[in-house]
Amino acid sequence: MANIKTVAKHAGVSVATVSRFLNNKDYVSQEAKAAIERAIKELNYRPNQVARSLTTKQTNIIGLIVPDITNPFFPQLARAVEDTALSLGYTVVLCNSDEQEEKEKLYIERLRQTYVAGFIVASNLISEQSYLELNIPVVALDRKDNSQLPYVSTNNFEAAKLGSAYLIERGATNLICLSGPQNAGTFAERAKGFEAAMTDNVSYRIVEGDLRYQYAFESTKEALAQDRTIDGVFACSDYAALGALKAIQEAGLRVPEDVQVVGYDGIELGDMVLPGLTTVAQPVYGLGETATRMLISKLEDKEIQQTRVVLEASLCVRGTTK
Amino acid sequence: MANIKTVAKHAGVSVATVSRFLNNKDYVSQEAKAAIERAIKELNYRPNQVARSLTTKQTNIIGLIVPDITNPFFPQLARAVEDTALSLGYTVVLCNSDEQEEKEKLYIERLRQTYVAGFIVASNLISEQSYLELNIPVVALDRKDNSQLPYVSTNNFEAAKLGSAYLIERGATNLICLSGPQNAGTFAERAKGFEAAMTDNVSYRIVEGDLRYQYAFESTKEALAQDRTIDGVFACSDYAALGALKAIQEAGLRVPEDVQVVGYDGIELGDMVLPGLTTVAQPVYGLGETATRMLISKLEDKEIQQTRVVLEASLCVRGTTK
DNA sequence: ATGAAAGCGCTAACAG
DNA sequence: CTGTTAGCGCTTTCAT
Repeated sequence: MANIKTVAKHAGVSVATVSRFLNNKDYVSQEAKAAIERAIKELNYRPNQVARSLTTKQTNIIGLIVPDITNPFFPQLARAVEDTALSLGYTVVLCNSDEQEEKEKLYIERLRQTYVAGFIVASNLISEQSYLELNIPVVALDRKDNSQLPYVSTNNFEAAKLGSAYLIERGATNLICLSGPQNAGTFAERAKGFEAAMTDNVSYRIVEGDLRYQYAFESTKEALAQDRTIDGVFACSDYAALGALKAIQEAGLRVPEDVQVVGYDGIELGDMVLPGLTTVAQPVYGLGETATRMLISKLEDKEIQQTRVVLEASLCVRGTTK
Repeated sequence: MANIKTVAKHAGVSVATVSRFLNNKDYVSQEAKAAIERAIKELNYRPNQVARSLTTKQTNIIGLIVPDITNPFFPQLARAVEDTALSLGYTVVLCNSDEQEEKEKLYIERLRQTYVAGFIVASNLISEQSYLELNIPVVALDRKDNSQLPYVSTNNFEAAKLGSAYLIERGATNLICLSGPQNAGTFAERAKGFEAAMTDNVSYRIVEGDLRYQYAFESTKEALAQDRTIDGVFACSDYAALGALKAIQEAGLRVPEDVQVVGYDGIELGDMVLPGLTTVAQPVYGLGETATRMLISKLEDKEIQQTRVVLEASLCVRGTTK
């Protein structure tokens, strides 16, 4: 593989000039440009990113941290991030923390050692403080709203309220809300939205816990075992909603006749099951794209610094509600 | 961040000695070792991977190439690869080619420039030849069996035959097989397995095409529109099976009473839908783990060079068959 | 067993 | 506008 030196020799200029040309810095004469361009083509030269990183202490690598890659929301998100990043000249390293703090920290350290440019964090295991201390640009994605980090998310409270209200509007009178850990994440917001939608004539309960499929399945099963009259479930994620759906159906109850279900996220999978999942749909692609653009703007010191973006989630009615 | 020089000074030795200690090369005296260890701890030193790569032209980065991250099979696979790689000191960069050759090539080139150690390829867009030409270790995963590349996969033909035979055993007499592009991938093998299972008293048809959800949904819909008597579907991927399932149910047919369905892969999702998907289950985690270990063995020039591993897929009966 | 020094490929002063 | 040169942090001869 050719290096900058051979290119310089070939073009009859110095390595500095080639470097300048490569980075669009300072002026390079037209002749020099042409000669360099030709040499590059002839030698099929590609700058060595590693050497570049060593000097600049910078890379064009973005770390994307997700809590659970098997939750279909995240692959969809990852795809949006990847797409956007790739088109802007960045590479994304997908880090699946698997809900383990250790693993997340390991990833961060490893990437740190390779001069990662910045992070997009869609996980909630580690405090903002830790990310702040990294001293590199970080954007929070679908994380809590009061973040000190720049973030992009949806209007969790309002949207969850909307979805929950719909459940009541369609006749549910005894509801549960499947929420995640309240200390972190957007789940607390969503649970609050749920609560705000509750009216005097209904009873409800908020189940806190893990929002992974298996857990949602089990806690729904349990809730149903205690109280067969539950007729409405609002799940703070679609993946959890799918777990609830399975539990309800396994209990011999019909959806939506006996129990209605509303999820949150808007994953494609919601349209693949039967009945289709009614959900509060986030603009998944937009979320990922916006976060990526935001991060890259920061990386490149662009002017526009809108550090808090809230996109609108909207109700998508399908078959799990009447 | 401390560098090797400060560590050397702190320990009262030369940088060469520190480097030797770090890499377990040559002999380093006990005293030197102890001093270096202390210095490293005190300074919280971590070797700079970028500098290391520049010298050695090596990294501990593995590229994992998948064709479609939104097919739930791949996140599960990715997780296995990631897990294994991480525990062995490697980092994996997940490359989602999105079924686009361009994107796959871009990834390869980008990673090439950063001295990627090797690739695990679970996509079928690019010829083996191209990968061979990279001159770095590559392991094919769930790709075709006659690969020149070292590979790990399941016994596609036999397992598919098993699944298809089961359909007939349970009474299906008019079947279709949803297969992928025949020129590549394991899909041809699976389709052959399907065909081999067909008996004289049944009629069948193989539908070639894209195996993505949407396509599977549409081609099943179409097939059903042409012939309502179809009573068995063998899909070469679970994701496709899900699409078929939806199409069948939307056509007002019952599963498994009117139409039985068998998939291939064994993704967790198969157990989340209702009825649960009967499928030919691959040991997904094992597949990913094996491929990763194989690649890393090659990278580290380990002795054992089993270059062709075929794991067993087995029938997992759930609700989409009688 | 250990140190000195060259060099990996590139960028960034600095000098002109 | 361009060239010279000193590093970036590490590994690796080559001596000793």
